[in-house]
Amino acid sequence: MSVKQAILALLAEGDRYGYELRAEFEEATGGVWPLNIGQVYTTLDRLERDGLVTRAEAEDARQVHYALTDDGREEASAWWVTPVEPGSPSRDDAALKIALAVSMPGVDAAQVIRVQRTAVLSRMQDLTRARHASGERDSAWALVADAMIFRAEAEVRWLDHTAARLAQGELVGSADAGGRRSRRPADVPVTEEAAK
Amino acid sequence: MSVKQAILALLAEGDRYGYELRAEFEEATGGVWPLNIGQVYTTLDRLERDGLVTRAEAEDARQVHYALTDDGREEASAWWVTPVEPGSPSRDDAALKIALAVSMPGVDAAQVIRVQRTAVLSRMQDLTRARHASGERDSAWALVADAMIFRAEAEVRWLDHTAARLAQGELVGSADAGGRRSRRPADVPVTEEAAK
DNA sequence: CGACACATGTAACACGTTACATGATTTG
DNA sequence: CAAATCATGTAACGTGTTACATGTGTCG
Repeated sequence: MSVKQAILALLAEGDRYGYELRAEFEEATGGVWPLNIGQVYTTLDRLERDGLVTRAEAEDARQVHYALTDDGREEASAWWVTPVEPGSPSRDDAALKIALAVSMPGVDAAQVIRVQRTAVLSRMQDLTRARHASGERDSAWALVADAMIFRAEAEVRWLDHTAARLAQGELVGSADAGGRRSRRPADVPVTEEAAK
Repeated sequence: MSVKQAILALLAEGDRYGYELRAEFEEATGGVWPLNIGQVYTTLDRLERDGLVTRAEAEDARQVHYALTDDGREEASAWWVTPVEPGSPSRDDAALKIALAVSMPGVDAAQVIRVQRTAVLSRMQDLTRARHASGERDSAWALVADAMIFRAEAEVRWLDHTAARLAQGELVGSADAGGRRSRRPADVPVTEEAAK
């Protein structure tokens, strides 16, 4: 979803061709998330089909330049004032796995938590070291690295919190404790779409 | 990816059929992430094709039961001692968007950050309220809700941190400050796979 | 010349979503 | 009986990945 939006955003600055879009995307995000060049072309095809971009003339015959249409320009500017979809869509793989581990008899949930904690902590330390070493040489990379570090810290905190609750016996280990449990209250809009 | 693993994990407890797998998945995760029933069947097809599950006999003729093969059992138990892939794969949509906003001239990155902060904070407060109201009535839901709350807190902190750095002028607003900037140091394994 | 970067594409597949079709069983 | 639930599937499409094919330009 965000690749499409990112391409529209980049095109708002002027005509671009596929290869160039990938380079600018990776530059803007510090090279952390490599963007598949094939996907750029197929995404541009869809955007053209949907009337958000058009082909523009290029000085170099090898290049295929694209420009925003009016619809595309509107979509691009609307993106900036719309928050990204929070939480529910995409599932949190770690939370999903731990929740499953806790609910299943025969699985040592505490150990699953420990394994995850070790991996996240290790990665967090790598990132923190690299972040300090890099300083401000690449501010785009630093910005994204900070996001990953903050998120990793939160995951560690949550894992510790969950491990503590598990040890405290606050989490029922097997699915059949006290009969069928009540569902989540219906007024909690966990899965709701962003208001449009 | 985790749907496949979750199905294998659930099958480790015994034969299950598709409908049942969805119900147990949603029960274990507090109903936060609805699991598409169609995906369950197609995933089971792939798992059968790959020799991780086989069809088993069912007492009720309407149901199609599946059981783990030896390979499937191995895969399921290996999952519990393997940390989930951290960070890079799947891109952090919010970080991506803010990084893009900061790098692009003509975009008010500070406002993009404010919009995102407001949305995340609002969602976090909804979750926190619901979490307190629910107490321990549904421990699976509470566990997942906690994960989302911790993550949302981290996102708010990162947004504040980034807004401050932006105001401080630590983030170059345009792409051409000081010529071509150096790439991220090659020894930082941001995109690496989990060691196997 | 040969390797590499530039540049555009296609094919196949995994995974996820929405929507639809088809029946059997249960329940008001 | 009618409606809801149970249960299995298919089709189409979006998005992402890996891999391959094809050709030009540049540089050692």
